[in-house]
Order: sequence, then C-alpha cells, then structure tokens
Amino acid sequence: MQEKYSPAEVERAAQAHWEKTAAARAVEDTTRPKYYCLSMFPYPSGKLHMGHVRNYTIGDVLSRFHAMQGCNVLQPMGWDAFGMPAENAAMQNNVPPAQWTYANIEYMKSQLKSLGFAIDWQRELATCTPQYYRWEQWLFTRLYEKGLIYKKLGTVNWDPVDQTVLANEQVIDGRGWRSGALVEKREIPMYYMKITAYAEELLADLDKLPGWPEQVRLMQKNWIGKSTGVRFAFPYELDGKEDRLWVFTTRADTVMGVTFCAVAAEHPLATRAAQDNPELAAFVEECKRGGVAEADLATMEKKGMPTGIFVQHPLTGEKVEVWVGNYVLMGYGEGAVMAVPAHDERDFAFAKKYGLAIRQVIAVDGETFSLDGWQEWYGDKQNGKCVNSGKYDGLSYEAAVDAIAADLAAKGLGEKKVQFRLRDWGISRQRYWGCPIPIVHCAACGDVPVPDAQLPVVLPENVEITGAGSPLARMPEFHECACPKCGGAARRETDTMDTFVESSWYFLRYACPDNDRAMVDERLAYWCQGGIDQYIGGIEHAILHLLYSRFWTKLMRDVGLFQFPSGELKLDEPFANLLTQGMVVAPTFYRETADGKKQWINPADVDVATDERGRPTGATLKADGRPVAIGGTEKMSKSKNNGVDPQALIDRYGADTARLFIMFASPPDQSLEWSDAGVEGAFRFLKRLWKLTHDHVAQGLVPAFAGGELAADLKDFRRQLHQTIAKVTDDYGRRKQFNTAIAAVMELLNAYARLPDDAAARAVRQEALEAATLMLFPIVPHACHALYGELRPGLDAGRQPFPKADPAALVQDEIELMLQVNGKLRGSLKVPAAADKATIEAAALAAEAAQKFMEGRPAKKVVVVPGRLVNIVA
RNA sequence: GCCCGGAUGAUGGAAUUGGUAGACAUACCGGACUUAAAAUCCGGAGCCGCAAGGCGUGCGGGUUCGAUUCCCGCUCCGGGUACCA
Repeated sequence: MQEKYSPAEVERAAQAHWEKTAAARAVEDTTRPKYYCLSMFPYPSGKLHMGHVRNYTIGDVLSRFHAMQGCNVLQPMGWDAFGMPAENAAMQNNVPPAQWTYANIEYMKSQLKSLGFAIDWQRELATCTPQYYRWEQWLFTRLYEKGLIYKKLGTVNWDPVDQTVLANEQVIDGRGWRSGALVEKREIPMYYMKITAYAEELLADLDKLPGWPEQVRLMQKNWIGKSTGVRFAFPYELDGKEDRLWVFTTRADTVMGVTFCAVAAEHPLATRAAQDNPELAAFVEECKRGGVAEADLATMEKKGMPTGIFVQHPLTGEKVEVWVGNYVLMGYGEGAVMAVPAHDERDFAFAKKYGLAIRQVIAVDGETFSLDGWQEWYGDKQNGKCVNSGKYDGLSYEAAVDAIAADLAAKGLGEKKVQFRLRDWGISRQRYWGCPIPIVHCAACGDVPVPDAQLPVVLPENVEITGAGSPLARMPEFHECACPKCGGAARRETDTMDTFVESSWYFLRYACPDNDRAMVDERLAYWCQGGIDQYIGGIEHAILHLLYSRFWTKLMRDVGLFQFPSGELKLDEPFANLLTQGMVVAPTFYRETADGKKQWINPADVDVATDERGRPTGATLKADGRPVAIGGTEKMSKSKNNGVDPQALIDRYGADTARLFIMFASPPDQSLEWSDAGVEGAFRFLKRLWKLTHDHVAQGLVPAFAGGELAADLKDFRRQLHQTIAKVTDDYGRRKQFNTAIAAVMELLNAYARLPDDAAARAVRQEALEAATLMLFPIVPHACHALYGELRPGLDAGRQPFPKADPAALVQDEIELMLQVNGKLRGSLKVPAAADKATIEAAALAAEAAQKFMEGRPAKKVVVVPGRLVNIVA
C-alpha cells in the first residue's frame, strides 16, 4: 500500500474500476426495492459552480448509501439545455446557441465525471434535442385538443428600440438592458396552459406530501392562494348602453364603505374615458410605461386619475366614481377593484393622496377610528363589526359577507365565488432557443395543431442571433408551410415554449430516454411507482418548477400516459421526498461602464480588503489594482458572474476533498456563503485517514473483532464505534444531514488515534477502519474504495452492506447526569444506568455541589429527566 | 410591497422531541520533531474575572423548574414574486 495519499492516482483507479464494472448502470429488477434518486438537472451555462457540486454530491451520497442498504438505485443526469443565456452568448461571441450549448455540455459532463458521481450516463438526455422535445410537442397537441391549452392576450415587456420582448431580468430600472430604452407594456397573443383547472387538486395534494419540507408546501399553498369572496358588479349607463363593472373582493363586509373604483389602464372604461380627455389619455400612456414584474408593480408609487365616469353602488344606488389606477392590472381578475379606503391600507393611502372620501364601516371595541393615519385594526376581520352600514350594522365579518352576498345575488348583481391567486401559465416566448410550438396558422382553418406524422417541428440550428426580434420569424424556410388541414399556404408559429415546460417532465423521461415510439413506457411504472424516492435541488425552485412539474404529471396522468399493458402507474405526485438545498451564495462585484451599465466581475478576479471583524471594506481588480464596487451577496449565477468554479479545487486536492469539504461546510438545507477557508482541513482529514489505515495495514491484516472480553478502554472505544454507526446511519437515512455524520467519524478517528498500541487492540482497529471506510464511502468514494480494498483485499467497497450497529456494544453500566440547582448547571453525578427516580433524587440532593448552592433552603421540587439531568428547585 | 427562510465564539457550524450552549473543523496561540521551514503530532482557547463566580445563541418582551429551541413585537441578511434557471 502507498504510504502517501495521492488523490489523482486513487481517483483515476476507482473511476476506471466503476466504469469497468458498470457500477452505476441502473437496470429494472423487481427482486429489489428501487430507489430513484434525482437531482435537478443543470442549465449548461459553461462550467459547474459550487451549487452544482453541493447538489450532486448530496444526490450521490444518498444514492450510494441506499445502494449499500440493498436498493436498486437509479441516479440519472441530463441537461436543461434551452434558455436565454445561449442567445446572449451567441450575441457576445458570434457562436450559434446550439454549438455553444453542446460544447458546454461536453465540458460540464467531463467535470461531473471527474467528481466520481455514480450516474447512469446511458440515460443522459438534453432537452434541446428533437428526440426529447418531440414528445413535448406531441403532448402539446393533445392538450390543445382537450382545451387545456388556449390562446389569449398577455402582457409583456417591450423594448421599443430593439423591437423585442424582454425577460423581467433584462429590465433594469425600467429600461432595456441593451438599448437603455424605457420599457413599455404590450399586449400580445400567447398560448396559456390551464393550470387553474388543476388549482384545487394542486392545493389538496400538498397534504399527500409528508416528505416535503413544510416551508415549500406553505409557499405553494400561498402561491395558489385560494380565497372565498364575492364577485359583484356596479351597474352603469354609458353612451346610451347599460353595462356592468365587475370586481372581486374578499371583504364584501366592507362594500358599504366603497367610495370609488379603480380600473387598469387597459380596461375598456379607461379606453373610453381617454377618448375625449387628452389628460387622461396621457396618463393611460404613462401607466403603460415600465415592466410587468410583480415586485416593481407592488413597490412603485400608486398613482391615479379620475375618468369622470360614474357607476352605481349595487346596494345603495349611490354614484361611485371610476378612477384609473397604475397599480390595477388588466391581466389579474377583472382588471378592476372596489376601493374601501377606511379598511384597506393601499386604498387608504390612495384616498389620502387624492382627497377622496373615507367612510368607516367596521369598528372594533375599544378602538377609535381616525382619518389621520392607517392603523392595523382597520383591516381586522376577526374582531370587527359593521357600522354605518344600514341594515348590516352589528354583523360580524362572516354574517355580513353572507347577508351582502345574498342581497347582491337577489338583485342579480353578484355571487360568492372561490378565487385563486394562481393564474394560467403563459408558455409562449418570442425567442429562438426553445422548443417550437407545434401550431400552424391558416387563414381558412385557424390555428391547427401539427399532426403526429409531421412531428417533431425541428428547430433550425444554424442561425444568426441579432438581439432584435425572433430569428425564426425572419426564416421563411421555417415558417412558410402548408396547412395540415386544407393544404393551403399557411404560417408556422414562430414562438417557442417557456423552458419550464422541458423541466416539467424530464424526470419521467429518464425511465425510457431511448424510446422513439412513445413519450414514456412500462419502465416508468417500475422506477416511479410511489413517486421518485428523492428529489434534490435548490430552494429557489420551491414554487415555479416544482408546481409546474406537479401539474404536468397530473396532465400526463389524465391524458392516459400512465396506462401500460402491464398495468397502470398510479402517480398523482411526482416527488415523494424533496430535499431543498440552500443556495450557495457569493459576493458580487461590478464596475459601471461609461453608459451606466453594470459589468459584473468574478470574485476570483478580485482582491477584497476586510476590517478586523472580517467585513469587506473595499475591493480591487487583480488585473489592474483599481477599485471595483461591492454588490450584494447573492446566489451563484451566470448573470451576476459570481459563480465559483470548483475545477481549481478538484485539480489541487482531488474530487474527494471537494466533496468532503462541501458536505462538511453546512447542513444541506442551509444557505452557504462560499469561502474556501477550511479546504485544507478536509484534505488533512483524508490524509490522516489514509495514514492511520496505512500504519495498521503495514503491521499485517487481522480479522475484525467479532466478540469476546475487552479491557475497559477498548470497550469504551467499541461503544463509541457502534454509536457512530448508529448516528451516521440516521444522519444519512432519516436526517439527510451530512456535516454531523462527518464530524462523528472525525471524533471516532480522534479516539482511534489514542488507542493503546498493543496486540489486543488490533482486531478492534481492523473493525473500526473497515466500518469507517464504509461509512465515509458515500461521501469520499474514491479514497474509501482504495482503503477498503487494502483492508479487505478483493472486496469492492461499493458493493458492501452498510455497517450495522451492534446493540451489545452500546450497553452502558453507568451514566453521567447533569446536576442543576434552580436551572443552573452546578455539577454532575454518576449513577447506575438502571437507577430509578428516587435513587437519582436522593443522590442528587446528597451531592456536594447541590448542598452548596441550595444554601440550606429545602428542595421545593426535583425534576429528573431520565438519562440527561436532575434539576433541584430550592 | 407580498410570501418563505435565516441570524450561535475570530470563521464554517453542533446541540435530532423544551433538558450539559459552542461537538467537529478553520484561523490563531503554545509545545514536540527539524540546522531551519513545510508537513506531522500533542496541548490551549466564548466573554469578563487572580479566583469564587457572573454574563452569553441578532434586538426587546413573555411562557416554563429549565428556552438557541415555544409565543408576541422589531432589526438586518437571503430566496421567490409568474419571461434567469
């Protein structure tokens, strides 16, 4: 055995062995329990970053651990290959997106391989290949025919200079990122998926997911946002025609306090009023400026202007003026809201600003209403009672809502309605690098889905990206086509799909990536029975990706795709267990260019000066020594250029050290501020493990301890060994917390190093090293493969069962209890493990430390916590 | 703005169900080995205090024999906010 630990050699040999034995190949096998361990597939941005290493190491640890527990493990990997960065790169470097993407995939795959993950590469898929996306197009046409996909207008960010639609990320302070032009809202036709038709089920089924973090279920619940309210109308007459202004409210109990209504700039009433009011027309135009991101809309200054149009209050008949408000959005609900300034904080601020009437209709006992400022209780549903509300006076929230809804219904002006915050999913993108939407537009036949025989609609790969409009729209060879129905000249849809669509079903395709006749086949029924056993990915996907994936699984179920000749796969929810890893965050650095844009600089290219508390005080660019600005600490991303490439770490210390270090740095669900301080420690630990094994092996192998009498110190050590096995098993299996598992093994090896250097200890040493290498194998598989091979020549560490704790070794005769007086730690006492409560109490009261701090007072109470402590209250 | 998290020594973190706060590491300090250094090994260390002891888990309150853990109110940091993925 080599005396020195040399990771490069060890890792090359272990990887060659796994390659030769096809160790990671997953084959359906009904004789063993399956364990489908899925990590979120990466966007091929160029290089791996630390977030990837963390994500995929967690997946690999769980995969390898479960394989050692006897499971048939599937750990696949693929590429979320469509997306915007490829187009940006194309503009910057003049390389077609496909070429850039495939080159990135090749490099990142080599990085993943060098990290030694037990991935079944035969199942690799990339979403940008027609072999993959043809099935997405195929399902699209099915859903279109079922009415689950439909067309309507949607609002987008429009860059008037580049003549293109911008992503929210590309709108910076209301301007286009490249042109610097003020962004406008524009309404364009888009395809929508009817996710709202599944809102009830998506909400209810959250209860079927005990293996998900409560946090994520709560976020999804709030996102879906089920609320019961009242949809009702304000009647009005305009231009000689009678009509109704519809609104929705969850606070129908306050309807008597309505003093005005507000509509979106695009609302028909606003459009009509603007016709003969140039000032209002200008305001409507102003409202259309700016982007569509919710965060911007919610934080901007609320502005409004009266339309001069009045509607009738549905209960009192009173005249209510209609305003245009920049905070009301056409796409949400009715595009109009009722305003009750006395009991809604936003309406209150608006009314104060424009001097509109504020009418109190809710009172809470002991509280005094004032028009001067907003108080929390004004919106209180729990304790409020109606006042100034005529016949509704004195009613509680629920009683008032019921009575008012009934009265509105009697007049035919409204009814109770369940409403969701969740909106239908707009999937059209005016971009090139995405899956083409399989629709043909025919003047005679309308929108015609592409027939199966003509699928896939292949995305042309040799294109030039200019950043202005969609290249597909400029390619007649792509969009000129014959109508599948009538054969006449027609135009192919040039929009592509949201890339969230590809990531909504890739995990099902891993079961059968090679099937060119069907989207999924029977193999799905094997791997996905009961759901995917473990899904691991970043918490940033808690809502969108996970909600869309849940939705698509239900769609595929309802299209009948889970019915196989061998039986039906019952699958309502794709992911049985979810581990959301915390973000790996890093500081951002930038310089402003002459035209005021931020140029992001990688942390690796920056020197940071800190004060004595380690806080950054300034930063300079390594290349020129001149200062750079320090931005926020954010998740590692391509757009902020703050990703840290793990390659330098792997090259210097090896994959095992990188894996060990990132697992030891913090528990997986916690966010992690990147710093490589401590990498040396991880490397040192592996060197130490190597040396301890070497020194033992050099004295000749002995059989592992298998029973018999031991001296007290060896007995204690064995107890620690088996406690460690129990703890590590629990940490890997139930807790999924790896830093504490590593710490426990470190402690074990610290104790090992203190064992006496005599013949009696050798069998225990053998037992401990075998167990330690197997316990660490899931985290540092290369080193442990080599070490175990030295300890047990001819045996393959990865194929060994995980060590089992021996209950006999865990037995303890005497235990130590902490001794508290009045809740403060004052000493400890040793008692027999079997001692009863009375014995412990007596021993505690007699203890010197207890006597001293009781200062002669009698014990009022003695609390005994078995196995832990005694607290004397004196 | 809204929804969801987080905050513990100089640093990453531990304390699993309300029961020894600071395990295990990093950095630091001291010692051994060495001509010397690196590597390695051993030891020290929350803060205040000579000690006895006191204080201490972002801040302010509360519940409890006992609170890092539960409740109420804040501050700051991170994630999401529907076209970044």
